[in-house]
Amino acid sequence: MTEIQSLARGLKILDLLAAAEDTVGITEIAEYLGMDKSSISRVMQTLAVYGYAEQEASTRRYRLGPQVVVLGQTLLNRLPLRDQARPFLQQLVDRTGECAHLGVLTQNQVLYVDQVESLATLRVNTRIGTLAPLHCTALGKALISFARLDLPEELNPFTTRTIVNPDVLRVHLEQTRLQGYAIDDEEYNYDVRCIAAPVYNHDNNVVGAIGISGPAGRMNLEHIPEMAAIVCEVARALSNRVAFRRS
Amino acid sequence: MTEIQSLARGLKILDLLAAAEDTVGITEIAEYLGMDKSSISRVMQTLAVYGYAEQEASTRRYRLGPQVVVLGQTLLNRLPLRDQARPFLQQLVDRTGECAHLGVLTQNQVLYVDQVESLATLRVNTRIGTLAPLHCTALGKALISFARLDLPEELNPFTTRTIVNPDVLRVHLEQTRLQGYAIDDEEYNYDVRCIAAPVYNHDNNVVGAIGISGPAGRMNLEHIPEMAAIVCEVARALSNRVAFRRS
DNA sequence: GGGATTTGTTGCTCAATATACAACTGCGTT
DNA sequence: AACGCAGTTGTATATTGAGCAACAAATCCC
Repeated sequence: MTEIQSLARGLKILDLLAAAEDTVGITEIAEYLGMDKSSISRVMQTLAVYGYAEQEASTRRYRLGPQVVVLGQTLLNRLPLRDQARPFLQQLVDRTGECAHLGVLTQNQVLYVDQVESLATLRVNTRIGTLAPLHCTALGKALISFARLDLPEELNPFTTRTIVNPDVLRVHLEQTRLQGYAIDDEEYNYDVRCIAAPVYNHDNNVVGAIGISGPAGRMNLEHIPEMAAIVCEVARALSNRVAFRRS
Repeated sequence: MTEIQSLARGLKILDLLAAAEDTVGITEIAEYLGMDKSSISRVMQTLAVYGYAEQEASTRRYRLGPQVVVLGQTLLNRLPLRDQARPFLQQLVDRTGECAHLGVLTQNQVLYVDQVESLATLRVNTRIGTLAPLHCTALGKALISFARLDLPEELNPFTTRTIVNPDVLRVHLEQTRLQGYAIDDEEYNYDVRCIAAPVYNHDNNVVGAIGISGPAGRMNLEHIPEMAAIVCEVARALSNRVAFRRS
C-alpha cells in the first residue's frame, strides 16, 4: 500500500478544517502536521483553487469551501433509498414522537443519511452526515446483525453499557436477529435509547436501517416492545416499497 | 501560484467521481487525466483510506466515499443563517406556492444551501449543494447587486435571454437595487422565472439571499410584482431575525 | 469450460516535484 | 514607530510520485 503523501496531507487538512470550530490559520495546520508553514500555504492554495477550502479575506485564515457541499449532496442525492425513506421516517416520528433516522453502512461505520426531527422539547438530534460505530448504535447493530457482517475489530467503549466483549456481542446480535430489531440501551450516549430495524431490497440484501432515538425516560424498558413493533412495521413497509413489492 | 500537482489530481478525481453517473473505473480516470493507470490506482487507494472514495467490492470500481458527506454537512451546519432561514422559506412556499431557496455567495458563484419544495405538480427543483452563476440567477443577482460586488469576468449565456453585455448588466443591477428585488426572467433555464431578495445581518452586510422559482406560466409578468412584494417582505423579516432586531 | 482480453495492483527506477529554509510583505500591537 | 506575528514567495535539494513492465483476477466469448 503506497499512499500518496501530498494528497494524504491535503485530505488530512480537510478533516482538520471540518473538526475545527471556525477558521484555521496556516501556522496551526503546519504545527499540527509537523511541517513548514510555507508548504502548507501551497497546499491551501491548491485546495482553494478547486473550491475545497476558502480563504477568509480579512483574516487570511481558511475554512472548508463550497465544493465539499457539492460533493456531499451529490452523494446523498445518489442514494435512491433516501428519497424513498423520507415519508416512512416521518411516519415513525408521527407515531412514536421520537426523532427518526436512516443509516447506511460505509467503511465499517453507520452513515446517517437522513433525519426527521420530533417536536418534543427534549429530543435526540443526530445530524445528517454523522458517522457512528456499528457495535453500539441501534442502526449499526441492525446493519451488522441482519446483513450478517463480521464484527468490527475494535469495540471501543463509549459508556459503561457499551458491549466490548466480542463473544457477548455475538450472542447479543443473534438475539437481535431473532427478535427482528436492534436496541441501543445507552451504549453510545447516556440517557439515550434507540431502536432500529433493517431495510431490504428485492434481492433480500440489507441496504440500510431506520430507527428512532429518544431520551431514556420516554424510551423506557416497558415501552420498548410496542415502539419496536412500530419500527419493524414501518421498516417492513419501506422494504416493500424499495423492493417494488406492493403492500 | 504553485499548485501541488498530486493533490490537485486527487481533487480533480473527486470532481470526476461527482460528475459521473455511477461508479468509475481506474482506466477511465487514467485516460481522462492522461496518466498511467498504476498512478491512478495509488491515488484511489489514498482517497479510499481517508474515506473520500470507496471501492465497490464486486467490480473494483470507485465512487465517492462517506467522508464527503461528513464534510459537506459540517459546512452546512456551520451556517447559522441556514437554520434561521428555514421557517421563512416555508413561509414563502406557503404564500406563493412556488419552491423557495436560500443562497450564499462563494467563489463568485451562488451556493444553494437550503430549499423548501412546493406541492405543485409542475415545480422547479434546485437541489441543495448546487452551484450556479451570479449573473443570470435571481439569487445571484440579488447577492451581487445589493452587496455591490464586481461583475463576474465571464458572462456566459445559458438561454437567449441571458444578459451577457457587462454594461447592460450594470444598468440592470442598478434597477434591481432600486426596486429592491432581483428577477431571473428565463435567463438561466427556459420556462423558469425566479425572484430573490437579499438578507442582511446587523452590520448591514448581505449574508445571503432568498427567493422563489417557478414555471414561467404561473410566474407571469403581471403576477411578479405581487410575488416580489412577498419575497421582499419575508426577506426583510428574516434580516430582522438575523440581525436580532425585533419585528 | 477454458483461452483470451480487459481491469486493477505491485515492484522498481529515475526524473519530476514537494519540502524546508530564508527572505519578504502586510497587519495589528504595544 | 518599532516590533512581532501570520501568511506568501523564491530557490536548492532530496524525496517521492510517475511510468514501465510484470502480475493477478475477473469477465468475455467462443
